[in-house]
Amino acid sequence: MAQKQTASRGRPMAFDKETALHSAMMLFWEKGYEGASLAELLSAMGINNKPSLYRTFGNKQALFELALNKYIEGPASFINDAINQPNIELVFKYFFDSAAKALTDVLKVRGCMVIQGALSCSDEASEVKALLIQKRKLYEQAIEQRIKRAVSEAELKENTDCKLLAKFVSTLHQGMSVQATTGATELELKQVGLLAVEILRLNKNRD
Amino acid sequence: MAQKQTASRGRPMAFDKETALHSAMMLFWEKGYEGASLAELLSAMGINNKPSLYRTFGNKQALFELALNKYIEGPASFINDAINQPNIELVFKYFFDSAAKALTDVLKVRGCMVIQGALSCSDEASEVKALLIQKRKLYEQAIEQRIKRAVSEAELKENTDCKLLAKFVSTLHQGMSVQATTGATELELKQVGLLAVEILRLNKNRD
DNA sequence: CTATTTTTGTACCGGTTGGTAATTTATAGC
DNA sequence: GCTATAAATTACCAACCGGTACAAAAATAG
Repeated sequence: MAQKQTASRGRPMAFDKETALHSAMMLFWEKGYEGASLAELLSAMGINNKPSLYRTFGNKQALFELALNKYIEGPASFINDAINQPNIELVFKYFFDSAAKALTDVLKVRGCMVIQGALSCSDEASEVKALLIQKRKLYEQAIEQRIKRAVSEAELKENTDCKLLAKFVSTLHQGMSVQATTGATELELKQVGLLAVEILRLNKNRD
Repeated sequence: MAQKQTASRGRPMAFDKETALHSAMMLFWEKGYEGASLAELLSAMGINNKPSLYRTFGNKQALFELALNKYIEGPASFINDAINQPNIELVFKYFFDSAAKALTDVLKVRGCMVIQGALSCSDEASEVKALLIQKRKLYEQAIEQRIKRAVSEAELKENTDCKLLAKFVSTLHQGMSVQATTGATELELKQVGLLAVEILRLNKNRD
């Protein structure tokens, strides 16, 4: 019982959908939306022909969006973990530390897909560019909400500019992504993050 | 005397070289190295045919490098102005303020060409990518030298980690460039910069 | 075995990419 | 005028771009 329900009729697929999507994510992550060509994607995904890709994933943009969601739920999931830390100092420390580690992981790709996937691009990529802008705004808002919570829990001063603090944090994170591409090490980025945490302390309530 | 020495024989050029280069800079700045096509460049530069462009500027990569130097000497020259400020607090304030203004100038392009010109790209653009990485390292080193000077002038504590402080400043600046693309305002970026200047104060000697 | 279903492989589409050979046109020197 | 020079113009190149029409192949259902 509960056997492979998708053992439907027709010819079986010659590749694993999730594995292929993972490979697409890695290539988009490395080269961006426009920098990764369909030919390269096919090769990386282990698919021998374009129609298979189009049937399974739609078109290049749809594939990118699927890969992007996979990226957010995978390599970028540390952001949610950070937000769920019990106090605001841990939130910041966890955030910058995990970012530094993720952005410089030698087994993966340097930099962040949400930040660099379509920053400067041709007009054809404007929709993807807009999508990534939206994602960046979303996670900045999530950080802002977490900071607001810290104020309401009297961890931070009542007059804390939560929006500004969230923008500061996400700005530094986005800079760290560029630095990772430039060649910065995990240690360097962690130290930069620690420096930023000092800023937070200035907004703390006295114990 | 001292007339137009370049009034040489042959047919006169139908466009002004410097004006055309400026237009190329603006387009590369907006769309990056790969995002700007030759056809778009020609149109923006007011040149009707490709051979004219190739004879005057070499090829696409050579044109980009010329445009990049023009960008560094033009829109990015505020970095040198910042470094030449008389004391370190002014250096930082001037740097972030001018960056915030330059990155969000409505008359120009959002974001920084050196940062976003070829961040994620195809293999064909790897040389350009490497060139931009080098430029980013250069201006970070220049900031580091300025901070070292401030230490030697007893403005900052003797044990100040100058390399780290320089990386912190350039990281935030690079993040500000991404934020500008995302839609951040000049005011928001200036406030983020002011927040960062607090870090500097922690390294200051007592008066 | 046949019919149906689904994915595969092949071959192709129009358009664009960066780049160039060959020719025409416009100037200056004489 | 003629010649030399240098730029403009036109036409073209092979390679690649994202995307698709069509038919062969491989599975299941009966």
